[in-house]
Amino acid sequence: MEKEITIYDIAKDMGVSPTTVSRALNNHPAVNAKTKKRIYDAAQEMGYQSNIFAANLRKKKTNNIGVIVPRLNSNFQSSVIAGMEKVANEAGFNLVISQSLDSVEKEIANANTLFNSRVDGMLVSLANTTESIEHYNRFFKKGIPTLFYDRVADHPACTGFVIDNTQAGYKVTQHLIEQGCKRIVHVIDNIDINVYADRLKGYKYALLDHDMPFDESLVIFSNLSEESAEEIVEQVKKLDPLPDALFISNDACAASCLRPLKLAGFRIPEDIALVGFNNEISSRLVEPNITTINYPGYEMGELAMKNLINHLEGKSIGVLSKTNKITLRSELIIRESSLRKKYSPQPT
Amino acid sequence: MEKEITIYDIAKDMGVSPTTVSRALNNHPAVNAKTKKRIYDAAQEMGYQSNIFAANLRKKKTNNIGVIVPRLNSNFQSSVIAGMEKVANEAGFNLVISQSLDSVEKEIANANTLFNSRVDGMLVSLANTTESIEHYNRFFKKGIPTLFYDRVADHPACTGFVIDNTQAGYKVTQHLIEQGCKRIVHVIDNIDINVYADRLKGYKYALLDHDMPFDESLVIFSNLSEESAEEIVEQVKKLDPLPDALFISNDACAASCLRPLKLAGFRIPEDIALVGFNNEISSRLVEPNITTINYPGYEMGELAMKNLINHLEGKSIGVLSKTNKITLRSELIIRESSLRKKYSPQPT
DNA sequence: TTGTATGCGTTATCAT
DNA sequence: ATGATAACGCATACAA
Repeated sequence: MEKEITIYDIAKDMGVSPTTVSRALNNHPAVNAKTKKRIYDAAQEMGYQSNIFAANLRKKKTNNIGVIVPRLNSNFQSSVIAGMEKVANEAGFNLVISQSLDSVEKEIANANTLFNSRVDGMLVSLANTTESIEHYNRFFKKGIPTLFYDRVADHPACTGFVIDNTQAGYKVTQHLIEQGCKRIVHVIDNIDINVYADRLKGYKYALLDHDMPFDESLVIFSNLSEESAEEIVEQVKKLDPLPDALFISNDACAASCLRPLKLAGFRIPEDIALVGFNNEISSRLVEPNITTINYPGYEMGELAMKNLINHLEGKSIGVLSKTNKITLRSELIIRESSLRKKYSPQPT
Repeated sequence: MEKEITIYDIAKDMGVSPTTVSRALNNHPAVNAKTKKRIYDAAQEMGYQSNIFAANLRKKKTNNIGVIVPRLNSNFQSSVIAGMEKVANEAGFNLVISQSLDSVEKEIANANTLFNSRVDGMLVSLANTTESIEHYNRFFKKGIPTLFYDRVADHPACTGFVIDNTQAGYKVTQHLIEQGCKRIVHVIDNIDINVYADRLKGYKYALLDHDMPFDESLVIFSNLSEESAEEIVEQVKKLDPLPDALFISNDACAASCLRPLKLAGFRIPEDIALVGFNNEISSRLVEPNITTINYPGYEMGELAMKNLINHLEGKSIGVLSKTNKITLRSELIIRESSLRKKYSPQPT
């Protein structure tokens, strides 16, 4: 490892002070334009590389933003991260990413690692088992902006980016009711997570508003994985009377249910209408296409990152500090899997 | 912002030297166990947080590993990254991730950013338009281990993790030939990328070995996106005579072709057999299920990261330094979309 | 086993 | 517009 060039070397070479070199390289206004140019060229020629360690030490900043997601290999999450990366990259920030794999312990460990590595800000989507967010207190106390998205906690310090899951749940349920469905099964993950709790709320509200009873046995809990599809269908088959709609909180899982449903003799949507969530590619691939909620993951990532960076750059006094929740628009996308009016002629 | 606790504060408090504190906190063997414990407890109590800036400055290490991928919101890439994160996390390294969006310019910019942020090592999958890898020379020269995966370059300094794409292409083509296919269309992205060039090579070899002619008009170029499916099918329809097999280098794209193919009147696999690549969920969702190559992305991420970290920790002298390519096993997964023998009785 | 002294390379403060 | 100096907090060579 050869000796690295420092601003001292450049300074000596050019007969100026290290201070001037530092300023020139940082494009400080109070440096003569010509001097600046000369220094810049010399640095280039000498192969100077700014020592970010020393700069960080002085500035107490890393230009790194920590991200904690439940899982990286999820359609939704990778879209979000892609959106974040775009914005961060353009603003000169790096993304330090870790996944909790839906384990609180891992989430805590990751939060501590990121805290110790001194990220300038945090973007978090909680693990599905995380109940307390006290492991983020260190960030709050130290004034490190920490924003949550999608899976957020109900906490005054927790500014979050979400879609209106209650509204989405309501829209889906209402749509199914309008299609003549009477017994609508709702499949969700852990009820402690805001997204599922809210969708269930919307589901209940819609039933209420249409004078339909809420039947607890129609709420099925599942981790919503591709693999759990078979089990969900098994449970559905046991319901008596059989349901006439399935509202599953995840497209990949909904799409995976299609085959076992067909094998069990259900026609979609005639016997059972099917609705997913997220507008993933899987909802568009299968036949029939699956009705879903468009969940703007990429945009959510962009927006969350934009806000975080504005905050870091002091441009947003008052915007986030007073805001507790920022809600993105989502929309119901109606496809074949739930369109019964067209397909099922009234049985006289 | 309060004053932070340093090892000096602890040292003063406990009547020992900062050196001892530093050693104790780093679990240095030459420190009395009791002293160590006392120091550790005191640090805990005083709310000491190691200043990683200063440590980095001294050690010239960041514990960060840079990752450049073509796109984050890709099924395959997010699996790879998930595998990397798991291994890195366990070994105490952070992942700094950026995406090139398949643009050379962005890839170069990202490489420079990561270089300047002094990552300890690099893991790269090239953009589909990247021809030269000279923007990684700075890493090579400085001895920063830089490994490539999936999309690698043919360069002596470029150690890469790949599957045997030639073999995979061969296996698929051979399988299709065995199923009685005579005119096999192969759809790939940029031929300058090793993965596609190699698959095409395998395709050609298989034809050769079975005394079948190579017809250039049967190779279709596409970005393999979901959206490009319609266009691919359009091109297929124009072929004369019509092909009897489609080997598409990406599952999501292959799955997306299914509907337009059916709409055009093709039965799968009777009229046209269909094969994808990657074993993504989409290949399992559609009907018929799509024959594909299992591409172990998660394992590739794990393996690449393991090797990189071994290298960083000096455990692998000679393993990687002398290796230019590490090949992972992949396998043909035969599903309904290409099984013609069962379905198409011989037309006497 | 512990301590002393020094350097890592930058940026902020204050002065000129 | 430029410079001198100090400080950031740690880890290590060397000394004891």
